[in-house]
Amino acid sequence: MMTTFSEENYLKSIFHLEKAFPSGVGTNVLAEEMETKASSVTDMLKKLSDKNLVEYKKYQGVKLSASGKVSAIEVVRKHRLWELFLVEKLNFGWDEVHDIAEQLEHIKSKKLTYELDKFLGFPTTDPHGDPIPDSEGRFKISKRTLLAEMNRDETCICIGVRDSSAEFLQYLDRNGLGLGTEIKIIDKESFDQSIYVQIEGNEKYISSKIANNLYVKRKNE
Amino acid sequence: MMTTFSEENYLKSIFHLEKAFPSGVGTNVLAEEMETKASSVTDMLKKLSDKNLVEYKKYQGVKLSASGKVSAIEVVRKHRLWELFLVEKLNFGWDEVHDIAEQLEHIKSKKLTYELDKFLGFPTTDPHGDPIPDSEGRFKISKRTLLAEMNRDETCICIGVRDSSAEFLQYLDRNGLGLGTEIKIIDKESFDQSIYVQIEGNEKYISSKIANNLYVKRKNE
DNA sequence: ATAAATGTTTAGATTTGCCTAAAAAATTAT
DNA sequence: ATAATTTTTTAGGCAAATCTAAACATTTAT
Repeated sequence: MMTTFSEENYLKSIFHLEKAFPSGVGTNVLAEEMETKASSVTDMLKKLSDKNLVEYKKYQGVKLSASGKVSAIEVVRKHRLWELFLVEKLNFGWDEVHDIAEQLEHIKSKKLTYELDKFLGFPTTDPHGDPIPDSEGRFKISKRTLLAEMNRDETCICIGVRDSSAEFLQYLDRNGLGLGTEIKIIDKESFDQSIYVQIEGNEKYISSKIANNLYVKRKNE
Repeated sequence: MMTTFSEENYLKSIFHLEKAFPSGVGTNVLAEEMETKASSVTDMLKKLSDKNLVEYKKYQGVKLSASGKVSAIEVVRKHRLWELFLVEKLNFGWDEVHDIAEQLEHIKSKKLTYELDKFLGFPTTDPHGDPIPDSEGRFKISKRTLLAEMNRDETCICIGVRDSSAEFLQYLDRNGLGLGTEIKIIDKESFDQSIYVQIEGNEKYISSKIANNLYVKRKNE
């Protein structure tokens, strides 16, 4: 059965929110994420439930069904492949690709998705460090450490962002931070959780807010 | 103002039909092209007229306004760029790209269109030999000769198709015909307008129907 | 345990794009 | 010139996706 753009967007949002709400995603939370009203969400959940894409009982929150999860992952796969395409092949910055990928993720063509994947060399991560599901929907959920969790004198490498808003990404660009950047923790200020780091020779101050939105891996791990 | 997918499709159809109906495209003709009903067309024409995208007077047929033409050409540009992308970069056959390009042509991003154009080397023709408008909407309207108009002993080169249905394109594939193929007219049968041709050394019979859907240019012209 | 607050659903409208059936205008044929 | 035919428009409805306002459930606090 054919899914509409709107249905796909709901499935994708439920997919993302299920990580934080494994027992069921609430109507208000979903409304917030979808930038719509709770009543609209209820309407749509009935529709998705009728199509067996979600498990929904009144007042109980919603979960993806098996087939709903397949659809959601397919959309996420397309979104991330297109983001990578835009960055790798069309000179886009990582802060510019989200809105366009939101459109491209709804293009329906199995062959297109497969050929795009092949064209990009069957990549496993997108420009923000998020995993790209393969054609079977499989992907790595690597345990990611926040920069904020690192200790003094440790060295790590930036592998992803938790917040992928253009504002945050542009902040990172301005401060020489990107995927693969090596960061050495010089000192941590316990009062406000800010940290001093060394990035490519330069010492930088990083606020707690930033450190809590950057994923890193320990060097030599 | 933002155009919807449906509006864009109407504009594109009107654009194409204006060649055959320069004095105004009729409601029924447009309904046929759009695979919808005449009453739906009337509804949409009112909407497009309110947005000043078409010039429409009841019972008089419709024409694109200046801004409607800009929008229509933009959609055609995107359609043809995406078709070329699919063929050149993603291993699609020329018979497989239409439906996907129908989806991709509605993606809204000036930068994407420009970067795609650049990525493809600012091409001027799509996989079916149709001109690709540049970023200013300019394109060549080359006078194209039909194979059926060629005479005995003349040699020509296939430069486009009038019918770009998958069925016709697959027929051409099966018979070794593609853009750039050299065709020498051996003989013409006046009774049914069929022709005998030589294609890469092999003699082939070509029906009037085929010959009337293949654009060629005379060799050395 | 009951009241207050929060979260969720229902009821009724709206907009977009489409439909059928019927009316009106334009064209064609006699 | 008028009748028949074709084309186009209008009127009224429907489904998708949204909204506001009001009702209903559930949870939290006293």
